[in-house]
Amino acid sequence: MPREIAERCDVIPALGEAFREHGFAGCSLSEITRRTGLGKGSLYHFFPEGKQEMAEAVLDDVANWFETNVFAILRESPDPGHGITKMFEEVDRYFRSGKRICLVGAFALDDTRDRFETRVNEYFTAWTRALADALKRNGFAAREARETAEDIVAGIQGALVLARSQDDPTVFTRVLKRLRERAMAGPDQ
Amino acid sequence: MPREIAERCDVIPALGEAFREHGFAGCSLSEITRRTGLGKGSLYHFFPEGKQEMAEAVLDDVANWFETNVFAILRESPDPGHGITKMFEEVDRYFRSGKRICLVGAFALDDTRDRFETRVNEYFTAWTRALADALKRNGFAAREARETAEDIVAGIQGALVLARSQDDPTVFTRVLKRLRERAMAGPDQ
DNA sequence: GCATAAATGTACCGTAGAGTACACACTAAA
DNA sequence: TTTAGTGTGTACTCTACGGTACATTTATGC
Repeated sequence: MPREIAERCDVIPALGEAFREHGFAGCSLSEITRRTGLGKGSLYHFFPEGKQEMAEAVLDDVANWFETNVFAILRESPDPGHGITKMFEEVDRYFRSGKRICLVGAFALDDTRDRFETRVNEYFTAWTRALADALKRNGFAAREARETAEDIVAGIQGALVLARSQDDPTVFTRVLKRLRERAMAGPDQ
Repeated sequence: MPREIAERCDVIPALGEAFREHGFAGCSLSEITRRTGLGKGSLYHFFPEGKQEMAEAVLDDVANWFETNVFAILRESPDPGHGITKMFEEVDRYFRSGKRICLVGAFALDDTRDRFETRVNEYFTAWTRALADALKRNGFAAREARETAEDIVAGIQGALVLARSQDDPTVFTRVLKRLRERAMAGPDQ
């Protein structure tokens, strides 16, 4: 095996941050080599399909993280209120209280979406479904639960846009807090 | 003057759609010549600073449109409720009921933001300020008005992300409807 | 130690990128 | 009818891009 004990999964966080910062189109291979510390040789060894495969790996990693740390808990926690609270905590942590953007959301906006269609689609579908499920088990009617879940996921994404546009992460924190209150207030608020 | 009576302002809509579709980094000059029907000669005649200046012109055009059709009405309409209703109508129209993304929001997410920092910042500042003002005049307390305005602008942006990620414009329509109801319900809801 | 396979660095390829130079076309006013 | 200025097309530069080829290095199981 090699000198630098690099493994494929080791570089995925760095890849993610590179794509976050520059977008898919704007993220050049030279930037990627810089950020990961890996030369083209290693990169194409781990990701034979190049940039496309790198981004797919990052998206899969993101999906996996959310599935484990957010969606599964929303779905399976015996106390749905606890699952919802946990979701807001984890989301706040993941997006660094508004200092980090959502890669999937960013990819969704331009034609990058077409390259990763199913992944982008499934990420948001899974999120809204899992949240709606938890809200329903927490007392919301089916329809209200679906609507509220949609509002909350949209609100989180929009808060990230707003926070970054203003270069003010506190916007995210504020919006997130109010979304949480709405989710926990119960169906009749 | 020239054979084709093209004017600078004529190409701005086409430029906007090109940037929307590909993002700033992903939008090549050859794509721009294709979409506008103008050769490099004409483009650099109208926009000597190149792509940067083209995008600035588009952002200025967007800002101008919103100032005229949304912000001014929010601020100046004698009936603030009418201003708010009008905002939701115009926003729905502008974003083609969810089939079109927000260019400013898209630029905000990656490092494109840095190129257009003040423009991006001011767009959202102006929007939230004007909306908060209308909400306040419509009966919301100052603090509630500010918070609700933030939630609504974020909600709109997030709804655009969600709609495009799902390739389902109706998500946007649904979220927008609920945001409008919240805005019009009054401060005690 | 030696074979094997996993990593790695370097040099290279063709292409497409943004931007420039400039001659030409056209129009309108003098 | 000249002239001046505004568009426009073409050809060009130079750079950076994504990707490939391949020889070389390294670690480990044998």
